[in-house]
Amino acid sequence: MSQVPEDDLPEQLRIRREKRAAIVARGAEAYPVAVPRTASLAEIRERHQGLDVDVSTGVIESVSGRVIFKRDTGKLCFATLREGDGTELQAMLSLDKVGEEQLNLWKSEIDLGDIVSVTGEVITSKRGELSILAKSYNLAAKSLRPLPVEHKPLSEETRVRMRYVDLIVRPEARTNARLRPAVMRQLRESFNARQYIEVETPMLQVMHGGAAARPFKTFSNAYDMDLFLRIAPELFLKRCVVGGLERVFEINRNFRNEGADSSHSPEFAMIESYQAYGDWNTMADLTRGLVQEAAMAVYGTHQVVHHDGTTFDLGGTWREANLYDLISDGVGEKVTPQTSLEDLKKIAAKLGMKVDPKWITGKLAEEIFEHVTEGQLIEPIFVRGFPVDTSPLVRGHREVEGLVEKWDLYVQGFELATGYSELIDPVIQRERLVEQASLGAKGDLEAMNLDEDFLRAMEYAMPPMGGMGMGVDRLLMALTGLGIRETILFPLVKPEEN
RNA sequence: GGGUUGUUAGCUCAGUCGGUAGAGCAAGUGACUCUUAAUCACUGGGUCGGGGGUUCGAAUCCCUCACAACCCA
Repeated sequence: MSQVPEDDLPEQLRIRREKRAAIVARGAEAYPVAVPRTASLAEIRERHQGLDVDVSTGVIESVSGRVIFKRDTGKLCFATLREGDGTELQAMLSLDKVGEEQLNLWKSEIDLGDIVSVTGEVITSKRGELSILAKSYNLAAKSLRPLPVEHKPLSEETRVRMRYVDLIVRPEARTNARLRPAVMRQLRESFNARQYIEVETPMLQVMHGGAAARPFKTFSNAYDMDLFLRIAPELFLKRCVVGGLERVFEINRNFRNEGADSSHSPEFAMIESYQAYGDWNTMADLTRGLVQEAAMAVYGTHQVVHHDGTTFDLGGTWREANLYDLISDGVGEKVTPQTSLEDLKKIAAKLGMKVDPKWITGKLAEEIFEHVTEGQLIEPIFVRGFPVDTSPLVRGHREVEGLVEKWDLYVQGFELATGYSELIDPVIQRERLVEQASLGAKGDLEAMNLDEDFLRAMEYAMPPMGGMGMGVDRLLMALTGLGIRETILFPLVKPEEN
């Protein structure tokens, strides 16, 4: 932030700076180290419920909060204080309780947005409003900037750029900020109840892997080498299972150097978990359990109510469908894993799709799937059986040639989670990764690397297992109906020009 | 990457055909001992996102850059 000369400041900022200076000049503190506080506003409300009109309780308390409304009348002033979770309490300052000097200072020095401490008796006003009738007050922190209008919504951009202000003025912002940790807490409890162990694996990786995505690259001065921000923790979690951590999960950030839109953020929180002796079906049950338990924890029901008021049913067992059946239905002709690349290209052309010549057969099939189901798949559905050539870490389907045991969970039209029966044969795994490396050499920027240490770990024998991954931000989206940038407190925004 | 729309007071937004910049809230001064988005009176506040062009004259038309939202890939 550049330094603006004092007299170039907008009027309202200049006036507040002058008030701060005046407070300091008369020997008071604009930013004291502590202020009196005996109870939160919520505690005062809790302890003094159901009082009649115009009651004096005789109870003296000190409370603090941000001034969000201020109504100065001649000898009796009112202010509404708000604390972090949105709880509000009225403060009253009267001439006969605080004296003329303090009342005048309150009127002249305290502005909307300031944080104050008020000490006095808990009463109800003649209109019945629970209030603190001040004996004294202290400024806790002077706000040098005016609050935005309380009754008009902030523009979307300002909400994201100044989330701290958004949190002060918008109830939904406060709710959303608290919803996320509540979901995280439940996720960990759900895993814990199933005897899963939480581990933390590297975010700075020598070699990125575990997903098809372009990474962020960085450099370590100490090690004098390139490093990557991880795109997935998969290969490290599987190493854990080799070592006997039979049920593991990790909830942490992944980074993908790709486009950002209403459901993609360059950094996003991801749950991944692996269960020895499980398979894709085990992981589907686990995933449904995690989602439903999260819904129950935050809403007390599986019928979640979105921010726009619509309800969405996450309950029951969810529909399942085969990927190639959905493709066949969507394009109106039979498509199988054996359908050739050429035939798929004809279908894509008929659909008016733009085809990247680098796409391999399975990739094109998946693109056609996304094209024909665009905007559908609203109710939760497990889409099962993906092509082998795009899923190098997944075990071959036990019944259908050319497929792997992988499902994608779709909710509200977007992909919420994915689950596998994991490939555990190190010889086949090496073949698949060699194939990926050759795709990479041909210019596929999303292709996976040959991770020799991962293959060595597999050669020590990895037990049969299932694995799953779910985006935490997307889980929040499914629970709230919000866009991804509303589920993240501080999504990336380009700096404003000065 | 392509297209569309937007950027005006602290905030949210108007601004007609190109002719001296508007509102509500917020702010300043004064009045008011029961207000609840208090009320009443008066007052101040603008590089109209940045740069360039057309014109006697540009918030408005054109070009360009930045940022944002939405749609498409």
